[in-house]
Amino acid sequence: MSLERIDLLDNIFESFLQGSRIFKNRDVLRHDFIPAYLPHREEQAQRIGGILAPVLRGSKPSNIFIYGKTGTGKTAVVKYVLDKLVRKSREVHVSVEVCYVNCRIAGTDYRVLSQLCGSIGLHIPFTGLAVGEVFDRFKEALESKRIPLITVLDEVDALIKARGDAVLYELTRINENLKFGRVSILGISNDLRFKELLDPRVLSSLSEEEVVFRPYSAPELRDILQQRSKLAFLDGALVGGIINLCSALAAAEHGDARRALDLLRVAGELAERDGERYVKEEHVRQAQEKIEQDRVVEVLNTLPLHSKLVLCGVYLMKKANLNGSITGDVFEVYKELCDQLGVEVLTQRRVSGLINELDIMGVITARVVSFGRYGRTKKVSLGVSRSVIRDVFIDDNWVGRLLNYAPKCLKTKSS
DNA sequence: CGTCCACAGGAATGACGGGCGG
DNA sequence: CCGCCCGTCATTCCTGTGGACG
Repeated sequence: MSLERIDLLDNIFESFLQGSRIFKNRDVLRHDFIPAYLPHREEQAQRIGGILAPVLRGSKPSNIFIYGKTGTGKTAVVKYVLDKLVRKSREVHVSVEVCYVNCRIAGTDYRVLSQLCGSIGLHIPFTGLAVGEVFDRFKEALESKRIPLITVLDEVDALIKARGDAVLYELTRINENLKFGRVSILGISNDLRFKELLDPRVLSSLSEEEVVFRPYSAPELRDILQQRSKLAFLDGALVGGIINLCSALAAAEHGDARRALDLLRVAGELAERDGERYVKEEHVRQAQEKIEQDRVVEVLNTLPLHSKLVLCGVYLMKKANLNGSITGDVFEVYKELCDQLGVEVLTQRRVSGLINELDIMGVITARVVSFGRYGRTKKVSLGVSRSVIRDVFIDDNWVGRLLNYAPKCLKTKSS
């Protein structure tokens, strides 16, 4: 792992060639860019550094558990510290291996393990082996290499929620079976309630040390943006107030630095597109909308057919002034839509699951309500504007033609 | 205060396409 | 090429439940 070093001069030339009047180097605003200094995270960096330091003298550092919401700098700080650690270890000729895995992106136990194996130079086939087998190979390789390994499991909560804590359990126990290898685990979680899902044994082992990342406050975000904008924008392209606005907007949204940086970058891009010399407030407002819209469009486009049909059902119900419909009704409409397309109908259980997935993606809102005597169900309503859905679905070969369909089952009732 | 609706949502299981070792 | 295991998506069966109604 290494910090991304970007050739600043090269970027200036590049921007000049492209005639940008706004950006010096927009890559600095990307959230995977790690600056040389992380404002307002000195404390966390020092703590993590301090906990990991013993590895330089050959002993196993404690496992660390790190929490904090998205965009609070967890990943950046960890990468930053590990980068320094690796450099130092080379300096003093101590071997340390570091492996960073994003569990949400890896997705499964198997792929997490295979990445861990890869980091110690052990090639594991993409698929085809039993998880236990991979684990044995991993242990064997660790034993023979005798190098301490620091594993970072980013977004580990996503893995546990989807797969259970079996892998984590095995990993925490791994040192007991090894004579020479030493493995430290650094778990990063976005979800504060995540601890409750863990086996107490795993929890106590994993959180020998805990580090909490609080959300950034508006002034802190401002400092971050200030620092980056010096590298990212040409002089004079940012008038005062823009940074304040971006940090205020992002602070309102859980103090998410990622969001703040996105806002600033997109606002800059919009200003650039307008041929302006500097970013205006309205660009930031537009950026706010554009980010959200792009996200939704992306989500809608990649939805599988049946999810689209369910969503289309909710869309039609809203169109018929039946917003806040319940699971059973959505299912009825969905069945009709399947019928129209000659597609097989999924079970209500499955559709209920799809509704939850759509809810998590933020395209609809579904919350459980109880009508007492008249049952307990989910109230479902559209979470995005109808026009966005229409714009995306109209081009869809399957769903497009359903946008004007009037479901029969809606005619018999009214809201 | 118990009943009972209309589901929620967990668990077990299966079908399927894909990839690997042998 | 076979047999095995993978992950994904779905079905089936199931137990659980908030609260208005009686």
